[in-house]
Amino acid sequence: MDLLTHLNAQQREAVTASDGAVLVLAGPGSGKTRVLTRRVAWLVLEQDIAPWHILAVTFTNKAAREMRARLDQLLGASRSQRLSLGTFHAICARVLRQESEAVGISKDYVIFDSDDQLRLVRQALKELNLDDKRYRPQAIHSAISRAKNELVPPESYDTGSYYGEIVKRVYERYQAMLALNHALDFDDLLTKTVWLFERNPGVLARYQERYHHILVDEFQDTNQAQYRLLHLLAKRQNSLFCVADEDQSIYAWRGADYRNIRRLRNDHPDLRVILLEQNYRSTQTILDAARGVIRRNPDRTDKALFTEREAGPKIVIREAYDADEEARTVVDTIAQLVAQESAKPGDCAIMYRTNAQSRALEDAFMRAGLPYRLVGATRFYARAEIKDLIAFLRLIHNPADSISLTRVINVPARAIGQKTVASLESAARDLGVSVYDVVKNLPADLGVRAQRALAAFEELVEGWLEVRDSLTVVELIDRVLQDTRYAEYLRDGTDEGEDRWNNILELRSVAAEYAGLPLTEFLAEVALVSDVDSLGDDVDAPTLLTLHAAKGLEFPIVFITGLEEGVLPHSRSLDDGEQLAEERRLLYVGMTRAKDQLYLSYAFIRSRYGDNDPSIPSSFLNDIPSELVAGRSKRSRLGAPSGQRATTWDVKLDAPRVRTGPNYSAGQRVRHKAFGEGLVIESRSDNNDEIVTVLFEDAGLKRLMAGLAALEVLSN
DNA sequence: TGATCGCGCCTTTTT
DNA sequence: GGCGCGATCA
Repeated sequence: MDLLTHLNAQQREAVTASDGAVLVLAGPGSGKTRVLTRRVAWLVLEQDIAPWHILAVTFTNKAAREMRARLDQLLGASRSQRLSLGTFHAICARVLRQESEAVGISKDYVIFDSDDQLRLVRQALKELNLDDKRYRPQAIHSAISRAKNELVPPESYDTGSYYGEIVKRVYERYQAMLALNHALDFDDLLTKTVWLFERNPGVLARYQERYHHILVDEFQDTNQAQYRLLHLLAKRQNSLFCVADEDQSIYAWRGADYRNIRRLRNDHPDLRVILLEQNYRSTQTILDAARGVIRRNPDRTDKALFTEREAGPKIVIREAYDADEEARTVVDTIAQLVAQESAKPGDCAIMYRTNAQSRALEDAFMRAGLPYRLVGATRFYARAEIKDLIAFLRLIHNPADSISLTRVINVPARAIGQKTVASLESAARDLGVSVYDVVKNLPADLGVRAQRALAAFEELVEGWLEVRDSLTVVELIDRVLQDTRYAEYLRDGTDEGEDRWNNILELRSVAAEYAGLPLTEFLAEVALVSDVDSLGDDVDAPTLLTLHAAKGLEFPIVFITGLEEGVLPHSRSLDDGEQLAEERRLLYVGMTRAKDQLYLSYAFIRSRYGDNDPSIPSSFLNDIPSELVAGRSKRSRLGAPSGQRATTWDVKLDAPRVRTGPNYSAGQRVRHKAFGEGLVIESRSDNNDEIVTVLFEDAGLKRLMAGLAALEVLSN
């Protein structure tokens, strides 16, 4: 296959650019990922570059997986597998494992996720006798993280204020505790690698010689540590190829530094800049609307985005009474689009600013009896039972990991209470050893009861340590589950208990998929993977996701909800120009995900922390040229919808048929398209909708919205 | 020690 | 509106 087919002149220029430093400035939907992938293939196939000389960095694991799959096709799996491809974090984790000796860390280090990091900060605060009400662990942690992203070690942390002094002390203690636990946090993966390269010219030279070609996607979202890393690796005049869109920079809060683009220009005077301005995704209407929003940001070079697509339908802006009605309207619209075959459910995406907003949407889908896919949010690996099981594995892998140990030492309850744990921790601190070392060598001042319980726990762990190297990860999981009688503990007869047990089984099957992977790598994989959405890729259902998670994706139909002052833009950004600009970019990213049709909505009442406040439509809406909008909601702000359902927004479609009065009653047999036959248990009115509870023979108990579920009555 | 209840605080966004 | 934390009781 010809690598240059279906590419425009600028894209070809980028794919075949000669070695040196190249910066591709590209708008949304301009095929940047495609260009990046093709360039990798072109280097291998046309320039005879050996795959192991290429390093490609993506922003998410998902993007890496997708690029790998594409390269498998273009190059064949055997060549593609030899490329270094992954996120900065994943690549650094591998380097550190390889060079653990030079870095001076345990080869068996574990990676602490944000949860563990917070626990560690809390513990550091406690040890320093600082009040965690006054010094919020979250805030302290983010200050530490920011320092690390800027490569500032604790000793040179600039205090400048009393608060800064506190951060510095916690930072010092935090790093010491990580070392004690043989652990690295996310930021350490980057900073330790930079540190390694800066201090070991020999090691750096090896990697410089290995990676002749370095390619970076989403360059606008790199932080200082990441830039430093690229700079070090590419210093030997290796070829550096970066793809960026300043307007899609949405991670400043995580340390992403837009100045990296300027740094790149300064560090590479010969930098070649290529612009990709043609958009292959969206209609002209969507592009113009998005441009209207983004052009209000200061200090940007306005890109003249254009498309060869037609204008397409206008943008729909709607006002709903509250979040529930907003959600129902979205679900109704999707149901209509699907019913008239204008779209498949999977073509639709619903985006929002904060994860908390997904609840109303999930409710609406559930009531309508329609399936959906949720990205992120209740993240699989954040569930307590999963974290527990992983903590067991991490403990087995690295008994020095005191955070994991204290997490599971009493799970399931084995009579080791907080008091005992606290005294173990303080003994460990005094002796400068790990908590497990104390367990193995119990202080005499413990009660008999605690002694006995701890001895039993030690025996349990020792048993696992003995078999650790001879068992696969799945076998090890089974052993832990069996020894701790975990199933009995979780399956307490409640539905939640069953759910939790199923999650455990799912983790087990993930481990089975990674068959043959050593425990070390399995744990690294689990720590660095955030999205398990690969699970439901085959389901034809609408996708619910945050605007951040939407980056890099595209959908024919996009709904963006919660366009209110305080939500989007978020209230925490209202008083800061930089942050406000980032909120604007966030909306821009969301809008430009849409290929064909864009729906924007806001609610008149938004409930925050339980109480309802009237809201103001987002000021960003005013920046969308009105000729691109199909008409705004004309809802009168008189209060909650009483009799009539909202049908005032101006769309070409008829409002959904809402049945009035009850149409179903308990005892009826009904049939549903997807769930099959079942028995009506209950029917009641909620707002204007009839909510029918049906016990389906196969699908079990479901609550459905009669207006949407299209139940066929079989008998009374 | 472990279960239960009430209180306060919270919420950006993710590798 | 929910979750974690601390106080309180079996």
